Amino acid sequence: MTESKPPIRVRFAPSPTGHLHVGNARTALFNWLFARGQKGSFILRIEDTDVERSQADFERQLLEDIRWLGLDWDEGPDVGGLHGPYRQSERTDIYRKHGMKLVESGHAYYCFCTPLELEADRKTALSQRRQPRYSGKCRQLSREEVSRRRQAGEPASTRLKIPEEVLSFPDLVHGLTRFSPDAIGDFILLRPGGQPAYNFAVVVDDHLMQISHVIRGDDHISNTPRQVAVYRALGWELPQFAHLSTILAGDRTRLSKRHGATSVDHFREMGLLPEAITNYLALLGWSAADGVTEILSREQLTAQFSLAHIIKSPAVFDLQKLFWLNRHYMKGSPLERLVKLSLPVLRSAGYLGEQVGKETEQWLELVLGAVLKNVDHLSQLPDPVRLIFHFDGREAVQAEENKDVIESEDSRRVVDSFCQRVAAAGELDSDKFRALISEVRNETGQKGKNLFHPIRVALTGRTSGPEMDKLVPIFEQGAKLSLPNPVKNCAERAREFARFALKGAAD
RNA sequence: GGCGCUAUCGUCUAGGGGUGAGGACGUGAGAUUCUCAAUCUCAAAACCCGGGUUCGAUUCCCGGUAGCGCUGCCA
Repeated sequence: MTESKPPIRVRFAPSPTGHLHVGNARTALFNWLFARGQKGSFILRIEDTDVERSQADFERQLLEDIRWLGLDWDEGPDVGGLHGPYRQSERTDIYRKHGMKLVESGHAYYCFCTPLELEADRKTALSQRRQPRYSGKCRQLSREEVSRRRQAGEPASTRLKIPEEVLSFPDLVHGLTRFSPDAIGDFILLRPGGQPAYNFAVVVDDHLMQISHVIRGDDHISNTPRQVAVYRALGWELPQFAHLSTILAGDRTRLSKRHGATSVDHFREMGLLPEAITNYLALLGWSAADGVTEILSREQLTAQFSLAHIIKSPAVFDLQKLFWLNRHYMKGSPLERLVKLSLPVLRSAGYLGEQVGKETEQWLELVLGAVLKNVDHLSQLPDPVRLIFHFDGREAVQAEENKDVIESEDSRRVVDSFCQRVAAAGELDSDKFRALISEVRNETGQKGKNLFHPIRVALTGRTSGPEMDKLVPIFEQGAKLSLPNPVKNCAERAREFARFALKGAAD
């Protein structure tokens, strides 16, 4: 007699209070990887019981961020499913029903204490250095009194009776975790309005949605005994728990906005690739079985992911390592895709207009091919690309860093020879450029650095940049496009530079 | 304050009663290249502290310390 295992079902249950932060993104990813690797289901549930803080627009942003990361869900608020609705705000009746059941079975009771009273109790407890927990005042109320006060319309919340027994649960990453009930007060299940409190809603939902594994942040560890109490009161079986460590910032405090870019949408705006982000996030608290491999595709990740290799200690978020992975994935990415992704950045830098034609996109592939290895992410593009769109012969000649090129006899001869030839050459391509260079070499006797450096300065105004034979076709073809910042071709550049350089030399 | 979680190079991590404590990011040096970058090679860099168990602990146990979390009619 083989007992068939219940299907793997996991969920990601964010509150719609803003964009997806890296901590949550990592939780979502681990759930997703586990589901996909185990041929299970990944469920998205929106925890919007706090009506004041939840907004429809935030939910939209959240879904967008998760989807952009490449995580898809099998059941959720937008796609539906057998265990819906998937928004807690639409499940109030369900919570109310289970709350009533608990009151009837004697596991819960109505509490008439006002927030003001409770706050006062809390304060005195704190001032007496006592544990601030609910006194259980309303536990003793007689049936009659309760129904009388309820009928009089007095607002009542519903509280769970915490039993006098150790509340423990096995955790897949932390092992058996136990809590003494002394530290836990009778907490609120339902607010007077009937809206559920978090610790109640999660349990009801996770059970009804048949969640097999609850994988979430370890900030929920201390909440788990409360939830265990709810499971017991309802006579439900516990799911498997796996609590993931926190992601910290470099100063070892919880990662937050003040630490800079920490949300998925921000990373998207920076032009980071989603596969770089998921790869990086996977490395935070998890490692491949061989302990060595760090670059893992989405497929490798799902195939290799295992809860057994999750680490317990918190991890510090390291942007540098994310950038390293991003550079890696940019290198392996088709230029066509990267061009599309960099359009907004180049546009807002003023280098592109609203309409970008096919030829321009093809030309941009050349541009990216030349400068990509100089950037961590796409939004750094405007800087290395500047020398393509901006060239001013006077500035180039006057620039301090170019002084030695202007002043040295040898390099002036190179510039001179080169500029004359360019003027006569017509349109250049890499081959023609190389041929021209070797003519200059023969004429001036300069080679290597002494040959290329003056030419680089003459054509770009800079002492460093991408390889010249990549740059030349970019200049030439770029000049034929109509762009907000017209690109000057080699002949124009050389002419401008020569004019100012010669003038300076005449003195 | 109480309770809980955590502790290996600067950072992410592997490992585990006897190891030259492995890898990666970053850093430094060198090689290559027309420059920068990229690339390649090499190097420096760690078991939080104190007790216990043990022939032997970085590893197991206890305590301390530090960080983080919970202690809400937030989630």
